[in-house]
Amino acid sequence: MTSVTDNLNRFFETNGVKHTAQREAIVREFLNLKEHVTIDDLLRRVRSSHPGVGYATVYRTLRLLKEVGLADERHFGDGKALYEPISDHHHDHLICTRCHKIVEFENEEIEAMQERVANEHGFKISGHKMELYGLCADCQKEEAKKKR
Amino acid sequence: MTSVTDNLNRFFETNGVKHTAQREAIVREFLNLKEHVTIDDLLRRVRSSHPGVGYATVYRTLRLLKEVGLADERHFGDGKALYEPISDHHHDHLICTRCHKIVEFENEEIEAMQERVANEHGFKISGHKMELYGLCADCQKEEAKKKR
DNA sequence: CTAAATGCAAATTGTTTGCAGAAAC
DNA sequence: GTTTCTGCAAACAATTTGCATTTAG
Repeated sequence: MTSVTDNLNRFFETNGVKHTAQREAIVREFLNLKEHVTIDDLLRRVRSSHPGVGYATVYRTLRLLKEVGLADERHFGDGKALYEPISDHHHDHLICTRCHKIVEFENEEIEAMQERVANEHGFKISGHKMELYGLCADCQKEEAKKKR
Repeated sequence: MTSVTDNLNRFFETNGVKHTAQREAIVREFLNLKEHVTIDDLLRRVRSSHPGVGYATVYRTLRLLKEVGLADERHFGDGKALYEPISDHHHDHLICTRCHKIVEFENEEIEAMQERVANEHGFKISGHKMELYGLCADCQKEEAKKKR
C-alpha cells in the first residue's frame, strides 16, 4: 500500500526533478485529495498557504504528475479539466445528470470482463475510464414530485 | 431501425429549424459517418461539396444535433472534441495509446453489470461511457521491436 | 556555477458570439 | 415581412510558452 508520502518521494526522485517549496505544496495538496479538482480549485488551496504561486506552475506540476503516473486528467463535458490522484485501487464514476453528484465505485467483475473484451480485439489494456450517467436516488424523488 | 433519412427528417422537423443547404449537407454528411470526426474533419468533408461553409455553422449545427439527441460529443484527452452519430445500438471504445486507433465494441454482459452496480447505489442509469486504453496488436509488436 | 523552476504576460488553441447581409417560411 | 441562418471577424476561456529572474543542487 503506497502512502501519500511514498508517492511524494517517488515524485521528487524522478530523474532531474528539483525540490521546490511550491512543488512540494502543490504535490502534497494534490495527493491528499479524495475528490476531483480543477486547476483553479487546486491553485486556490495551494495559495492559502503559499500565496503568489502562479497558474503556470500548477499546470506544469500537474503535467509532471500525469507523466509519472500519479495523476489522472479527465473531461466531463464541461470546459475545464478535472484532475485526481491515481489511487491504489482503481475506481469508476456514477454521475447524476441532475445534481452532478459524483459517486465512486469499483467492480472487479466488470474489470475482468473489460480485460477479456480487450483481448478479443488484440489489445493489451493499460487503463480505462468508465462513467455511468443517470439520476441519483434523491433526484429521482425530485423528478417524481415534479410530475405530480 | 431508424435510417439516416429518418433521422435527417426528424432533425428538420424539430420546432423552428429551417431547412438550409448547408445544414442539409452537414447533417447528411454527419449521419452517414461510422467513425468519429473532429470539427475540422467534418468541415473538410462538407466543403468538398459546399465550399464556403464556415466553422461557426458546423459548430452550431453540431450543437443542434446534440440537443436533438442525434450526436454524441466526447473528449479523449487530446484537446479537440470528437463527434459521432448516436446509432441504434450503443457501443464503447478501445483506444490505442500509441497510434490512437479507435475500435468500437459492445458487450451485453458488461452493460447488465453496470446496471446492477448503479442500482446498488440507488441510481437510475440513462447512459454511460466506457473507454479502454492500451496497446493494439500492431503497436504491441512495434514496442517489442524497440526493446530489442 | 549550471541547470532547472518560477511568475508574469503574451501567445496559442478550441469554441462561442455579435452582427450585417442573405435565405427560408 | 418577419424570423431564423450564415459567414466573418472579434471575443472568450482554458492551457501553453517565452523570457528574465530566482533558486536548488
